[in-house]
Amino acid sequence: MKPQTGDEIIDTLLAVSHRLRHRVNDTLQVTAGLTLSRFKVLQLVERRGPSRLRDIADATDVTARTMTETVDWLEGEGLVIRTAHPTDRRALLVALTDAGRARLTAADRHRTAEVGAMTRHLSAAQREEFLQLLRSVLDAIEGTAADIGPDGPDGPPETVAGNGCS
Amino acid sequence: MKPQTGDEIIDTLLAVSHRLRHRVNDTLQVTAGLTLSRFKVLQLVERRGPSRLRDIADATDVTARTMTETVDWLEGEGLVIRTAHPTDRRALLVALTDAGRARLTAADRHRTAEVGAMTRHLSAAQREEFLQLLRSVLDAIEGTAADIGPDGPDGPPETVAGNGCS
DNA sequence: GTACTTTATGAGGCTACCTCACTATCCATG
DNA sequence: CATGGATAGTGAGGTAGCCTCATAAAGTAC
Repeated sequence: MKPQTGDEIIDTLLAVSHRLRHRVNDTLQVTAGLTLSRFKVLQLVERRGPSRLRDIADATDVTARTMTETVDWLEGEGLVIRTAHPTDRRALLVALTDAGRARLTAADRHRTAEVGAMTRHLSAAQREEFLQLLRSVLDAIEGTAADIGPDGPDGPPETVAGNGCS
Repeated sequence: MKPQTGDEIIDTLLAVSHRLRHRVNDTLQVTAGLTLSRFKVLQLVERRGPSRLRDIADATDVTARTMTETVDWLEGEGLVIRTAHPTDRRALLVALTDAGRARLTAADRHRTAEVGAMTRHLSAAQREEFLQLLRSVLDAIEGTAADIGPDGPDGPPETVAGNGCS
């Protein structure tokens, strides 16, 4: 009876997100004792080399405070080290240790295999199509990011009235 | 130095998930003071009518204990009520209140508008294609759920080789 | 050299999850 | 009926991942 509750695409996308996140997290946990957030930091530092905590935070879309905690954990596990920034004494550089690199490699291999199975049933053309679509949606999300006021980003119909509660 | 660390599709999908979740959460928060988890419960109860807490938990993929908390909150806000199950005295039925229905309606309208903008740039054919792809990926995720051993579910093919570090 | 900004972090909080233990039921089956 | 094994909901307590606010130290600008 309630057909277009939300966009069906969005609902499906949310469902996929939900499962995927779970799955990736489980895989990372089992194979490397990492969570997705922590894994992402290792991945980033590997790609960029020693990085400011601040930059990692920005890149992963969290506050510096949050990144402090993630790095605390990673450092506690011996996967990264904080080193002094050569020129800016306020900053620090987060660098991978050998153990961190090994852990990342292992995690990545498993993640790729396990998770790759999810798209194995698609043809090359379909994968390409899918990737394009995902990219365009990603752009759209980033693009419309600014305004989330009570009126929506670009003036949806005046259907807004009467949400009736505090 | 950015080979296929993970599947590019998966990475993009994860990125989309991340942003989308944020966006939906923000929209729900601003327009209706709801989080995604809480919203989903309202949505479900509206679609199914008064439901056992247990069933809602299963449908949203969390434990009963977690659902108890979510329902606690919703009940505290006056959006749902717990009522006795007519035949099973262990169980309870979670039902929407008028306030809950109103809140859901408002939230849903905004959510649809705001979030629909993300796929507005796609043609009808593209949307359809996208939806099909998402569904097939969703099925694949659910299908391969069981085995997360060190070797992957069914012997990862050659795609695994050469992830390019260490 | 005074004032503004930025980097990282301590303190404290919230949401969304989980497991384990426990009660009250339900359901069989002897 | 009793009695033992599931099942429904919840109390207690914990973790991950976020946040804001306040603060110290260091850069930056005028």
